[in-house]
Amino acid sequence: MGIYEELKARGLIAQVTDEEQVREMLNNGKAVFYIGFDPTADSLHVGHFMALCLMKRLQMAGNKPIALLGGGTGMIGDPSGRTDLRKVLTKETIQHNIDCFKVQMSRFIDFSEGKALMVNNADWLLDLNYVEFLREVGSCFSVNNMLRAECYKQRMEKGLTFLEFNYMLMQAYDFLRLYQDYGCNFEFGGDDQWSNMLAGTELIRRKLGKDAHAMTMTLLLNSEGKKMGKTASGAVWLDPKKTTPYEFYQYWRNVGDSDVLKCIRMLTFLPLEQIDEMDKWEGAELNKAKEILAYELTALVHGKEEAEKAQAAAKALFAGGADAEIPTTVLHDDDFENDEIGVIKALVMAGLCGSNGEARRAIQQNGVSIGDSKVTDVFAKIAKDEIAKGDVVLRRGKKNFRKLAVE
RNA sequence: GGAUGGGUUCCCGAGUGGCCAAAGGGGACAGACUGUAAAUCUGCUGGCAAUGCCUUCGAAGGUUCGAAUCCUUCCCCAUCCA
Repeated sequence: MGIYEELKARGLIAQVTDEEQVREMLNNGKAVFYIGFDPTADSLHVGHFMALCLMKRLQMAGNKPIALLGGGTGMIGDPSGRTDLRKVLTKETIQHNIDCFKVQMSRFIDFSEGKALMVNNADWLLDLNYVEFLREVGSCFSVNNMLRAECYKQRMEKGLTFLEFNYMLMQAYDFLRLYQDYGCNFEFGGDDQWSNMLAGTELIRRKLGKDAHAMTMTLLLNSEGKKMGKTASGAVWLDPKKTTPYEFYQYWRNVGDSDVLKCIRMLTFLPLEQIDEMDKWEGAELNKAKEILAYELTALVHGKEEAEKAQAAAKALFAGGADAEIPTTVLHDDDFENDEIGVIKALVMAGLCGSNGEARRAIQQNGVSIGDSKVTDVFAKIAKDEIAKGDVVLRRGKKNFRKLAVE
């Protein structure tokens, strides 16, 4: 089975420009491909992770990857598939984000000895001359066509600035430049990038009379059609400082039944035969699949050691084993009053509740416990001695735990 | 540039002088049920030293005993006409 077939079997391929040619190129390691990453935040997230995995898979199959950092396109902001205006980032922020991206990427992809390239489109976009660009590139685009593009549909109702409208040209120009400078003949991206990518292949055809190809990855959606890798408080980040390995593990441990296998297929490197075997599991058995998913992904992103820790912590909390790996909050002497601390205060300090009011409510709703016993009194206190013994585990709801310790 | 309609809490959206920390829905959170799932039902959803006080209805001023609501200026968005 070639790499193309494998990607297809994993459900990763959404759209391709020409299936026959694409298959032939990828399977024979003839593609020099790029994936763009716009530095919109200071850490990569799960969506980027998928792209990086794809890069890795294709690299292993002999194709050459180029990671394109969007130092230039980040100045504009891609409106594709968005309903709201993108916040315009400052140059400093963009640079900072790029630096963060670089570090994280090098952990996944081997850039040594020219096995892969990392380039920044700021290098050519920032110096463009407006009029020249319009004459060279702008003349190749039909506004009528652009307006028909799916990626602008939503924005046609809510409003779209000229700035964002130009994003497509920038991305198309990127592809042209990469084709000329690095022999890049292939672009990958999320499915929401399809219109932009086609704009690139079109531009190359018009300017150079050459064929270039594009392929999009299926967006990872849950059974309700929402993008996965997002929580109420934002994305699931790959940076352990932004999303701890434990939280990361828990995110995947908690995916819905109907999404587990899809996630395993698309995100892990487990062999397909093994996945097909799991596909037969049903009901409570799926819990095991979720454990595998969570473990595999945490290991890929944070390393085996962290994955094991996260798994041990989870088992400890939910199955009552050893509790060595529970995240701990250290309290200091001046947090105590008469060698006691109020449960409400402890909840807030441990980050389990956002405010005293929230903590109070949680207690009133029977959602708080210390160890195995429910806290029923809003004014309950915890003795410093108890905490010093090291076995006070504060718990809010079923899934939020924090061990307390004294400085 | 002109005309019209808008900007309300995490999101959508009601409210057009006091009864408004602001209806309703969604989401989030908690409880019950479960398998750390889904569905369902219940509660809850600005902050605080809490029968009170403070902050919040695009921004700044003003009128008023009292303003999300009225007036002025400004900023922003959509639609139509240029």
